[in-house]
Amino acid sequence: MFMALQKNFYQKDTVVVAQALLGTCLVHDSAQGKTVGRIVETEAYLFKDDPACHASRGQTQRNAAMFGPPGHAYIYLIYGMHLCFNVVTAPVGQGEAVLIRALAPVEGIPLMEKRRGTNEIQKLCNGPGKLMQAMGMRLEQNGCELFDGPLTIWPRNSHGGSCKIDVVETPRIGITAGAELPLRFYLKGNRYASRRCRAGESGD
DNA sequence: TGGCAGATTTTA
DNA sequence: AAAATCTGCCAA
Repeated sequence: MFMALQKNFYQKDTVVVAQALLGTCLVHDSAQGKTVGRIVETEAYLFKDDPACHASRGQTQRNAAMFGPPGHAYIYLIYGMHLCFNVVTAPVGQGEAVLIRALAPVEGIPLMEKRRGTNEIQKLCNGPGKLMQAMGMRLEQNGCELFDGPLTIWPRNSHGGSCKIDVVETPRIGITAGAELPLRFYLKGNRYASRRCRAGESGD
């Protein structure tokens, strides 16, 4: 009945994709088992006029996947110890991507708990580094495609979800350069955003 | 070639 | 508040 999101889903404006990804499900079939998480928080990183974007200082071995075809993964190591997962959006040569910042656990929760070393469901995937650990994703998956294979993204109404969502737009967080740009998006009312939302836009 | 800041998380 | 510790950039 459902099928994974295909290439054309990612061939739109990066900000549009960042919002369109909210409510969709990230699925990872690993050797240890299957885990599924609903995307509840994203950030857009743009090629032009965005000093916080890794592509802003040109292509390197580390960020090369960001310059690759849309619908592929850009995974990198941050602070020497944590992984971050991005969905590449712009055409080849134009380094843009959407950072997945938080998931609501949907399936394979016992496996997530084992990988994360905690049984507190709110702390399994409420941060870009945490969700990588919970989902069991690895740096070796950098550059892999998301249409087919062990790592895929499924429509909002898959896995018991709803097509209807409510998006909140805020400045990005955890960065200094370009911090004022309103390129962070999260699902209103979700309990799994990576940080407590400001008064008036509470995630509760 | 060395120092430092970074799209983070955890513990004191 | 500070550590863990990889990558890339910029200054000597």
